[in-house]
Amino acid sequence: MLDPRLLRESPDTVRAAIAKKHLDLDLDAVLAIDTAWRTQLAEVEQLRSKQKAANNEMVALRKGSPEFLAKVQEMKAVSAEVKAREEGLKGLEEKWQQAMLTLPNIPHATVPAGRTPEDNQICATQGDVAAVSALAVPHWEIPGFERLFDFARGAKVTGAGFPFYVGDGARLVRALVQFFLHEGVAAGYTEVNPPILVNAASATAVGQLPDKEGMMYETTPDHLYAVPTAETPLTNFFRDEIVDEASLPVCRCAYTPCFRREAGSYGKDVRGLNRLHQFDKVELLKWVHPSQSYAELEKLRLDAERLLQKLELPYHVLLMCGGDMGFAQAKKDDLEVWAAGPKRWLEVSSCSNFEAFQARRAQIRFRNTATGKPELVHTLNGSGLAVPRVLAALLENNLQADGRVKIPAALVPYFGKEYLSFQ
RNA sequence: GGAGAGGUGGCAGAGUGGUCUAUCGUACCUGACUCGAAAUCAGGCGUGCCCGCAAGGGUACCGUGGGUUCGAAUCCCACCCUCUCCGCCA
Repeated sequence: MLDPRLLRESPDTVRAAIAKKHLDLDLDAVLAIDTAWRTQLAEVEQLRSKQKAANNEMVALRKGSPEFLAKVQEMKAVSAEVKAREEGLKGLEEKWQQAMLTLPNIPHATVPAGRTPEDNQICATQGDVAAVSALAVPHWEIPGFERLFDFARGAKVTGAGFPFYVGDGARLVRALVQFFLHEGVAAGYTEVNPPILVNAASATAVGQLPDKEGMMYETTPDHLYAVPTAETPLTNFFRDEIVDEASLPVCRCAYTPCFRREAGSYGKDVRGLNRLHQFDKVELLKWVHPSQSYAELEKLRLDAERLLQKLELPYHVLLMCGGDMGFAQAKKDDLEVWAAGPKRWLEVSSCSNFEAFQARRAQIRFRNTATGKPELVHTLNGSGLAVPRVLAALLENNLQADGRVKIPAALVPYFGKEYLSFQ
């Protein structure tokens, strides 16, 4: 959520943000709702003030005296009016809330203009894409693939997009998760193992509810939600709290399975391990002092990049343009790994600075020791990394002539051997 | 799952219909005393929202949401959470 004061004092800033993100929304309507709400609020508060004053007078009167009874009669009318107007105020407040939630975060000045993925800026490319492409095929076409990644049985047991990982497949998933967590801890993130079901309040605080995209699985009868990312429980860790300024930045990493319904995305890149309903991911998350958030974003992205470097996978970094960066982010860098089989780039990490946008909605603050007042923290997060797409890239880029897959040196201690076998 | 107890500010803990603008304590901040500190004394000390250039004013918040009433921390209803005991369970 945006700062309502920004909307009132500098509506043109908000207008420019809406344009840069290529959103279609009527800011004047939002401004009108804001004015109406504030007017109504002032009226109700004035009436309540009247009630309070009368109450103090009545305390001094003898109960049951004519003056007292007259006052009761008088206040009955005021009470009825307060009740009626409060109803209207409540309606306006809900409209105000909803209107405010439609306003996107303001993109940072360094975010390039643009509408589509083609307008994203390629900042850096690491590794030799041509070198790995020679004998590569899409990973789902590698002989023996379905022995290690059993989609058919997953579909029988659960549904499409819920594969079984078997033998070296399962072993590689475990190795990657372990590797990512160890590297995260080494980079200064505290490891957390969070709940993977969250309540509606948590899902709402990070903007996943109301469920516009059909993203989450909901459980019955308790109405808990399977997390689409560890960001959900992790960000909520400090919800409605005031953290110590001296403790910032707080850096944490967490492994969770992630559950996504992906309603409406059928037919788009669904082959193999590219898009699953359940997958494993290690998430990196930071709560930082507002003055440090862009420096911390750089560090966060470098922490994620280092993982790809150690895995010797070619990748590039994209600075997302205004139209492609998402609603809540102020700045977003994507890491895409080279998939040698289909010869395309796969997103394996999105490193984002939300500034105070998430923190305002989740009410995560720190006490500014200089002013003594609470202020919103800035929140950042990024994958470090998503397992299946990294796994797919490893299979395709490292496939040997004998049908085995060479495990990168950094991963061998976790995997326990130098080659993965489809036998 | 069953029975009982409870949820009040950073912590602790009073308040059972009307000066509650929430007592007292503690922690914390400032000042006095002191060479300095401790102890002691004096003062200050929650969060959100609205109005205001500001000083300041107003209003809300006692687990959450409803209700009763001229008036609710206090009474009624529903829900959530915590603790104790019993049952079940890896």
